Amino acid sequence: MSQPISVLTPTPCKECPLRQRDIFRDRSPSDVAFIQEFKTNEFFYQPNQTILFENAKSDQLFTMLSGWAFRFKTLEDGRRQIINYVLPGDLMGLQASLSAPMTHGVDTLTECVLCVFQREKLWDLFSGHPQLGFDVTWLAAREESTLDEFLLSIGRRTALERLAYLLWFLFDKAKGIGLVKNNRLEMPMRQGHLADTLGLSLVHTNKTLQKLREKGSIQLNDRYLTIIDEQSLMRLAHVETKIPNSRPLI
Amino acid sequence: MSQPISVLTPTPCKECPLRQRDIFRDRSPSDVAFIQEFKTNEFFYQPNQTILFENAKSDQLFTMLSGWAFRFKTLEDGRRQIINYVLPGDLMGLQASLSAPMTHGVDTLTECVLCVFQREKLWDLFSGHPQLGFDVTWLAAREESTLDEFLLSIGRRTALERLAYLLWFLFDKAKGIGLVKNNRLEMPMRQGHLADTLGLSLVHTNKTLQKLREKGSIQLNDRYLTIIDEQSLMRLAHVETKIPNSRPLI
DNA sequence: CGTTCCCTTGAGACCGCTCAAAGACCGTGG
DNA sequence: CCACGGTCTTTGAGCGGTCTCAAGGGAACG
Repeated sequence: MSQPISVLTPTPCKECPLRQRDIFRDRSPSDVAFIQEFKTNEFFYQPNQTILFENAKSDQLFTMLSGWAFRFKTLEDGRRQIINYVLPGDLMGLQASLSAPMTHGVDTLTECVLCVFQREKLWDLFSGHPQLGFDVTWLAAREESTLDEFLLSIGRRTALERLAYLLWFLFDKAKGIGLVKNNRLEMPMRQGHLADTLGLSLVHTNKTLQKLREKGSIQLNDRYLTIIDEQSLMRLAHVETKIPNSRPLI
Repeated sequence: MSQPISVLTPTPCKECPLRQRDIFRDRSPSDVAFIQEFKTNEFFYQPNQTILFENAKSDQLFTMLSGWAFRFKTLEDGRRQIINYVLPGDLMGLQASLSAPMTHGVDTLTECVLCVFQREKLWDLFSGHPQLGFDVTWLAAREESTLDEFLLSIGRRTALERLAYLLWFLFDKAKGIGLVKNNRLEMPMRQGHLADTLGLSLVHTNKTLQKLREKGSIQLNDRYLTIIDEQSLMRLAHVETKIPNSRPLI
C-alpha cells in the first residue's frame, strides 16, 4: 500500500482553478488568506490508493482538487457499501477532525490531487472566520441531505429506479464542476462500484444497466456516460428535489 | 392537520432538564445565555402531527426537549423511507435554515415538546459564539455518520441483521438520555414505521421480528423493548463501531 | 500470447414481496 | 355492558425480483 506524494509546487488558494467556477460562492480575500494558511500541503494519489482508513484516526482533512474517490464502509466479512463519491470541491475527513476515528474509508478511483488541512487549526477557523465555520456546516448539512436521498433510493426505489437516480445524480453533480463535455462524462468506476453503491449484486447491476440502455435513457460504454433523455431519466428515477448546485468551497 | 400550541411557561435554558445529564457536554454560562436568547418559543405537539413539511420552507429550527419523532422522505406514489428518529436533545431543521426548502419531513410519534429557534439568528450564533457554531457542525457530522451506518444496513445487511442493528441502535441511543428503565424502553413506533426504516415490507418485518424473538435476543411487546443478550444482538447486527454518546446540546 | 481484469449471459435458488384474511386490542356510542 | 369500527399484529400462500454460481468473451498489458 503506497503513500501519496507531496506536490512540490502547490496551487496557491487565490489562484485555485476550482474557485474560478461560478458554482462556488465568492469569498472575501481575508477568508481566502485564512484558507491558504489552513492548507498545509497538497497531496497526489494514484488510482486505488486509500486516502482515509476505516476505523483509523486522522489528523487531516482534505478538499478534493481534482480526481474521483469514494467513501465506503465494510462489514468484517467483506460486504462493502459505497456511501458517496468524492469529486473536486468536496471536503472529506471532517468527521475524524471533530471527534472519533473515521467510521468510513475513502479510496481513490483516479489520480487525485488533494488540499491538506490540519485538524488542530479547525478551531481557529470557527473562532476567527465565522463565515468559513458556517460554510463547513453548510457542506455537512448538504452531504446529509444527499445521504437522505440515497437512503430513500436503497430503501424504497427498485433496482432500475435506483440506478437511474444514481447516474442522474452523478452526471448532474459532475456537470456543475465542468466535468461533462459534449454531454459526455468520463466515469472511472466499475460496475462493481455501482453495485456496492446501489446495494445490488454485480450481476444484477449489469442486467439493470442493460435495461436502462435498451430504454434509450442513457449510453454508457468505454467508461463514458451520456444522458440521452434527461427528462425521462428523472421521471424514471423519481427525482423530485433538485438541489441547487451552488455551494461554498474551502 | 392541527397546529402545535405554544407552551405558556417555557423551560429556562439554564434549568434545562436535559442539560443536567452528563451525556451532554458542559457549556459556558455565556453560551447558555445566548441559547436562551436564541430560543424564541417552546412548542407542544400531539402525536402524529407534522413538525416540518417535506418540500416546504421553514424559518425555524428545533431541539427536541421530550418525545419521539421521525424524519422521512416520500415518493409521489406513497412509498416512504424513514431516515432517522428524533429523540430528546436532537436538533432538527438545520438544513432548511441553511439553504433550500426541507428535503424531508418530520412527524411526531408521541406528544412532543420542542425548543424553537429562529433561523435569522443562526448567523449570530456562528459569529458571536464559535463554540456553538462548532457544536452545530459536530452534530451535523455525527448525524452524517449515523446515516452512513444506516446506508450500510439497508444496502448490505440482511433483514435480520438490519432489524437487530436498528433495535440495538435505538436502545443504545435512548439509554444515553435516560429513557431506558429496568432495561425496558418504551418504543412508540408501529411495525409499519420499522418497516419503512429498514426498507422492508410490513409483513416481512413482522416475520423477522418473530425470528429475533425466537432467538431470544430481544423481547418486544406492548410497545416495550427489552434487550436480553446485548452481546449476541451486537454480533448478529455486526456492530463494529460504537460511537460514544457524549455530545453537545443546543 | 498468456494473464488479468472486467463485462456479459444463463440457470436455478431464495429472500422478501404482495395479496388476503383472521385475530387482538381499544375507544366510542348505543 | 356490549356491539362496532378502526388500527395494528399475525399468519398463510404464492409470486417475482434479486441473488449466487458458473462460464464465456473482450480488452489491456507485460
